[in-house]
Amino acid sequence: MLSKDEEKKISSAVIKRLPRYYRYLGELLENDIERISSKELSVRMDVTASQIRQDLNNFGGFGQQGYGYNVEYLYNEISKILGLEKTYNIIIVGAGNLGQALANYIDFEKSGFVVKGLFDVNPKIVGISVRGLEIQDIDNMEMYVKNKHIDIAVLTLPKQKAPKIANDLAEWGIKGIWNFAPTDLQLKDKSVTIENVHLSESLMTLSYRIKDRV
Amino acid sequence: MLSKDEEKKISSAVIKRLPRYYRYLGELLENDIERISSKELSVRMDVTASQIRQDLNNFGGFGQQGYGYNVEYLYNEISKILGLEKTYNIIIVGAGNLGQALANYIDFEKSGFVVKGLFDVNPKIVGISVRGLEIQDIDNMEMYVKNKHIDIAVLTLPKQKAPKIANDLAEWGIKGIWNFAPTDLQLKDKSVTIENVHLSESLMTLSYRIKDRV
DNA sequence: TAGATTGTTAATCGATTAACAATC
DNA sequence: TAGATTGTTAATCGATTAACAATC
Repeated sequence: MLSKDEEKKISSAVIKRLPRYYRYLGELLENDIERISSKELSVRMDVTASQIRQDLNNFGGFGQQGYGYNVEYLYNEISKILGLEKTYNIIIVGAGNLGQALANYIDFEKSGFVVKGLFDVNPKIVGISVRGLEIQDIDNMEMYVKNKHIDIAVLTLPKQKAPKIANDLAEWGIKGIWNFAPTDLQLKDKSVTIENVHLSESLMTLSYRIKDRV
Repeated sequence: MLSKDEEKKISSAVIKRLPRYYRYLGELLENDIERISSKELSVRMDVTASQIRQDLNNFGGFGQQGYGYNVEYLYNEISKILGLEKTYNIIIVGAGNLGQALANYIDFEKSGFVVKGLFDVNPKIVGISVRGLEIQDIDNMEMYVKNKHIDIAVLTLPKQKAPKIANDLAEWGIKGIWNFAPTDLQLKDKSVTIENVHLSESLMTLSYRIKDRV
């Protein structure tokens, strides 16, 4: 049986805004600001106060009439909504430049994403140590994923290799894929969640907007 | 005076889909597929045929009744729309792991984005060669940007440093900023276009969707 | 209490989908 | 020509904004 919150389907537009609220609330918290109204926050974030209230009320009534929102409380609630109070075991598949850069990105760990292993096909980089972890041969990956309770795989490998490896990982029990390969993965196992980061596409939307001034 | 196409404001939802069309058309082209109907493409891309036709018709009538779209022609037209027939001079500001990874990402060059320089404040990495370019001290950046016709700056530096450097770059004549720092840049010069890549936020939306299975 | 501000309903706006006449 | 498929208008759907009663 589902609870009230769970049965309501939250639109992805709302979900994508939550991390930004979380970021702004974190900054308020750092500046020792105790409470904030939707109006005040709307000015800082350049969105409407109405949208903020609507968005938050998808998940519950976190505010108080006449007062606004307690910053720390709301921050923690959004953290829970986003699932940041949990720890996620991550592997990075494809330990080239980008894979290593992500492995070194310490901020992820603060939010509970812990890099447990790096894998690559290239024997030349197998054995290299990145942030205290040796890059492993990709042939070790199946056993590793199956034994170590890995939740998320970060795919930073060429697009040709991505589909097969993604399907393998799904079969081995991974829950989510953070995909940096420039392709849309079509998994047999539909229960695996895919989040794409298509850097080239992001850069192309930038060129669209500046092209007439270059 | 503006032409018909220029006065029509294209929604950002449409713009964001263009690079994906472009990618699929590129793949069709590689597979020597000459023509495609909106229906066929809609199946491959998992969108509606109606949306494809609506999106494309924002920019012109690229198809032919009874035939569909010529793949190569449409590919080239979208390339022009996105501004990919131009060349963009890029600098990378913050030459840490992520900055170096992006400098090495050869695919960008194929689309006309040429990395001309890398800059960092850290004297320990100044002088290191990345893809044939020496990392320069950030003090050289002003002169460099002013003289070398730099169009885009990639910001891969800590969020504390990003706002000031972004404003400086804007003053020195940059057209676009590809921002990887986890902050919303508020530039004085509103003519500079900012495209954000907030990796942490992307990862958080993934955790939202898998949290109950972890 | 009076003022402030939420939570929520209603109104508006914009984006997506459906339908079909035009036409290759 | 007949069939296919576009370009485009109209209908629908969903997301955003406005308004305000509830209430702290």
